[in-house]
Amino acid sequence: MDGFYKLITEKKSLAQACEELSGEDVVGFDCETTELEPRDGKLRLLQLSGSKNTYVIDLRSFEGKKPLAENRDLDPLRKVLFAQRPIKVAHNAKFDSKWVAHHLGTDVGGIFDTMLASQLISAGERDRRHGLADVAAFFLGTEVDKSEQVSDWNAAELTESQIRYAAKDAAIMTGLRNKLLERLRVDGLEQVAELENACVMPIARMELNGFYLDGDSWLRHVEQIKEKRDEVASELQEMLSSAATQANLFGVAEINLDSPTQVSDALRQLGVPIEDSTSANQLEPFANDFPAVGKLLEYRALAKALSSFGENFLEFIRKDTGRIHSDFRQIGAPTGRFSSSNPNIQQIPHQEAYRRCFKAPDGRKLVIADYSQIELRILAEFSDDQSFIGSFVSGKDFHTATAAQVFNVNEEEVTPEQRSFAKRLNFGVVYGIGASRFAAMTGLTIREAEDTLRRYFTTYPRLDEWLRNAAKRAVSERMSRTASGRMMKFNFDQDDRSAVGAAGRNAKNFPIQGTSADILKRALSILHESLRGTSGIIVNTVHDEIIVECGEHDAEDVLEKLTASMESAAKEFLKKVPVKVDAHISDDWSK
DNA sequence: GTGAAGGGCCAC
DNA sequence: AAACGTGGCCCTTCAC
Repeated sequence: MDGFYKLITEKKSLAQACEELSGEDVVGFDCETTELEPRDGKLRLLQLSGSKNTYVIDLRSFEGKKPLAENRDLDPLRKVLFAQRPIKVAHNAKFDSKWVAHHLGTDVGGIFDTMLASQLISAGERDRRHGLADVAAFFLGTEVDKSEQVSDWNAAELTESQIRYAAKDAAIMTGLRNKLLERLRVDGLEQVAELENACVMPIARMELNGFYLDGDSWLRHVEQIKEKRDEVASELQEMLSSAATQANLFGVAEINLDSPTQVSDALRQLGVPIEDSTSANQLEPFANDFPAVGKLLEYRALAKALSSFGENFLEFIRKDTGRIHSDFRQIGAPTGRFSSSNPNIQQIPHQEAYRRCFKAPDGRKLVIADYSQIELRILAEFSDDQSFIGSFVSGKDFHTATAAQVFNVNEEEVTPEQRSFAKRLNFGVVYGIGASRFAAMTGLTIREAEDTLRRYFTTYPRLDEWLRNAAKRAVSERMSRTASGRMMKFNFDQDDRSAVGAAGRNAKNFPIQGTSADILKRALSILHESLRGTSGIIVNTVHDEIIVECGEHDAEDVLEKLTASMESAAKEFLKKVPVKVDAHISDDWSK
């Protein structure tokens, strides 16, 4: 096995290798780096493995006065990487693509990501792992030794073992892809795999780009919240401890306001009839009768604001870019939605005070676009309910149009209360809401809530039918799909009624939420190509929203391209229901 | 001291 | 009788 690879350290053999590789259909692709963040370290090795040879390129020997990105000797390599062919097979290709993008200055074209393929095949099974070693063991039945992964890739002379490890990782990729392709084909997952693979580079770039955050504005806001929090905390402390002292001979005990157990004890002393939980929706009904409850809710909101979105948030701003570079997991949820962490940029509070701190730097603009009611449009498409679809075609305001139909009045006669009911119904159905929950949410009695739900589903009979069917199929087929073919398996105990119920609600929601994710991902990959040649860079995406930063001079052009990308992506999946994208140019994220 | 579990709450 | 879907983060509590 020794010497199965070729180590490349100079221009001429690199050119020859790339010449050979450019004739391949598929190559394995991997990188070894000295750090995890491209801006923090060096890209040491880049491995490409074709049908004839496995090449290990030592980029240290191409370093000079100029950065690697400007070294023309690497042009042949850039060409192979950028091209759609050969296909580059990598595990967690986002990682390698970020390093190549940052250090070599090129996108990677024609990506096949074995990690994403494995995630698609496992279809939401939570206990499956998707590291390279796990995936290779599962699909190839071979052991992969990862012990050199964390070795010193900075050393002047790499050991034979290190280079062999690097070569091996790339060399197994094409065989692994073959196994995965077979399973993707059998499971009907080829289209969604293509969609995911095309999204890797846009996301890699988005993470490198980062989202500009004005730290000073953020800090000023945090200071205000702090003052309020301290004020509210002492008031609340007073209210709660006056009750505690009566029961406590040893004097006033400070209550830990962040401890649900201590807080619920204190509230009980005050006579608040708490049941099992002190969560906001449980406490809300008592806020009028017990001032301490209202005060507690006020305190919680401020405390949450300071813990999750306080000073510590500023530590995520990179000193060298002034920007936030969150991690995005491309298949963060089984539905195909992204998840985001360090920090989670998808859960920034909606209040203007926070959102306005996310800005375009001087001389630039943000172009912000989101889909209007995308999940309800998807439900309309799936159910083919003509009245429901009609609300999108005719109505100026969707919830008003729904209210008019459900309560059988003209749109002009719809009361604010009716519209509010309609809105909550529309959102609720997507999650498989039941009467009791709807009652709790609206203050209706169970009977009234049942009536209202019945009314809604009588207005939209096909919608009701589709949702019931979705739940039924989850039980019989134990599987559900989105429009792109993305799959979710259901595993539950047939005799456990609540588990069957949960699976049913899941089956109602999965195709809707998942198709929405399909559409967004298509939009991102179309957009990424469409923005070439403009000043636009994608800086964030939140489920049905995409944010692009660009120069003032071509903001209008970018807005047009963003809108067009999102619309055409949605139209690939929605044939009967119109698509609506709202887009605008702004200086910050608040507007 | 560390880490898992659970409560609570932010987003869509 | 009932639990309305998908995430991540912070804090407390409790076990090792």
